[in-house]
Amino acid sequence: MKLSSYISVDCVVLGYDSEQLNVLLVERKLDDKVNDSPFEPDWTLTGNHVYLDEDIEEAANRVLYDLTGFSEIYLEQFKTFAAPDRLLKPKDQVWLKSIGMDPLKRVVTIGFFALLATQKVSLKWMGRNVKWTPVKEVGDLAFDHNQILDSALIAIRNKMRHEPLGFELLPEKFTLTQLQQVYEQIFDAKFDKRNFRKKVNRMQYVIALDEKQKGVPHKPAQLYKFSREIYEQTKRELLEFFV
Amino acid sequence: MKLSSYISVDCVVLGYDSEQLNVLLVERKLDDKVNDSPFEPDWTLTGNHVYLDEDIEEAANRVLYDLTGFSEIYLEQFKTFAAPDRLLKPKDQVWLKSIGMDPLKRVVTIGFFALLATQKVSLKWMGRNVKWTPVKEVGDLAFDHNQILDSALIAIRNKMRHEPLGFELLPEKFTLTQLQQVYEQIFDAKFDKRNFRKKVNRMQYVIALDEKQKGVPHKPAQLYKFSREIYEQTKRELLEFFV
DNA sequence: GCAAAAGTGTTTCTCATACACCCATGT
DNA sequence: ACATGGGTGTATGAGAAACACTTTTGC
Repeated sequence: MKLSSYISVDCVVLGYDSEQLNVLLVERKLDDKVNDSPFEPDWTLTGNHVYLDEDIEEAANRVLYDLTGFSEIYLEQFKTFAAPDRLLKPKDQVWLKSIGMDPLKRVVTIGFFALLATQKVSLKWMGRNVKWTPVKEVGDLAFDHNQILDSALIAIRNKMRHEPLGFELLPEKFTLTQLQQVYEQIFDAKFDKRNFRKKVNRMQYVIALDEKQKGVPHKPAQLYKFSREIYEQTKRELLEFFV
Repeated sequence: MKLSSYISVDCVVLGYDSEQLNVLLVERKLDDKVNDSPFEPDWTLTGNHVYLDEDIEEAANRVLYDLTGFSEIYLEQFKTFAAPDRLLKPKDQVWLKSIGMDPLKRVVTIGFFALLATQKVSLKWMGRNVKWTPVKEVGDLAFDHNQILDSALIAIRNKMRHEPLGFELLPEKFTLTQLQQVYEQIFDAKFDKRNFRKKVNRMQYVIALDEKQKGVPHKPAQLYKFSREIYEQTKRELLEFFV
């Protein structure tokens, strides 16, 4: 039998707040009391169904726009989750029924990751609780969303090895310490400050501004910006392969 | 409106035949003459619908098994294609009708790539024409399959930078020249023979066998094998990022 | 003046790159 | 003997890694 299924998108929205890496979670509640059994609210990634006339990238952008009011967010598809049993847990079944879906029909979801500097956006209410949670403190999520989050982190790490995604997590103007922290958090590692700076110095597309931090109780740091044009012009073709 | 759609998988099957990199294509013909209008056969990637009780990885493995009778093939999901208009070309619509599908309902397809040494498998007939085509000579394919093929090649190239996928395209025992050719074809580049060999020498998981090529009209080459165990033990954690 | 983070230089070692000739085999 | 691909070494330069102290600011 050919499969017909619902299609949804789930977005792993990562935000860096100049301190740590956070992921955006939404509380899952029953909208109306379809059933009497107690339904403890829990948390999910941000996601939604794909509409009839929408491509999946549009759907993911819509989800982000609805949450943040911002549409210039770095977004990328990373994996699709379609296991036949992915939403068969009792709680997931109750929830599917409550929003009028056939709980036995499969839901195929396409996972996206989004990167942004938390300062850039302010969350909108949208009738549901939304919160930033440090990636390292995420507990059990609803559906198969822990698995989706883990896959996203691996995909981001891989992509970051070759593409300047770190800047997407920073504001326009940033310090080298912030840049280093972003990479340290993504790779879950510590880098040597001097060596990191030597490396960044070689990147012509990281440009020192005529401006420093203000109001900090220590020596103010130089501010930098990222130039995508210079990046595109000067990036090397990487012909190297594994070690 | 929530979208309900058909789900399929398409496999970009790459095979290396000790000469060049080929992709497996299947001829698209109308199975029965549902309509009178002439339908010129053309070529597609290998794919199929996902069955009701199947996960997508199983469906992709089934496609490969049906074609090759072989089930130990390296296979990986790389991208999902879901544009609402992806199968709206007249020929695609004729074809969808001919196999009893609602031509206006969306078909979401999950793209997989598979890597194998052509020597390992012999293609099965399956009632349709199947052929290996050099990747560089692939012409216009049916559906959006040129786009899927291009995406697969990019994904493979990216993955190959960090993971020892090249060996999947070679037989158990291979020469260093064959290994080099695989990487040259994937990266569409030429490497220096001496430098390539120095690099491979450092890979402890590429193991020289007590065996040489036979029957070649020149100095017979040393044969090597890949050891996944040693690879897993000795691989470095790559903390590096972009240049 | 003190707490806090910014910023800076040298040495060592590994690896990338560039490059040209002799070797073993089949015919 | 010759054609064919197999196999090898050295010199140079770039960058990765390891490591500790001085500077500038707010309070």
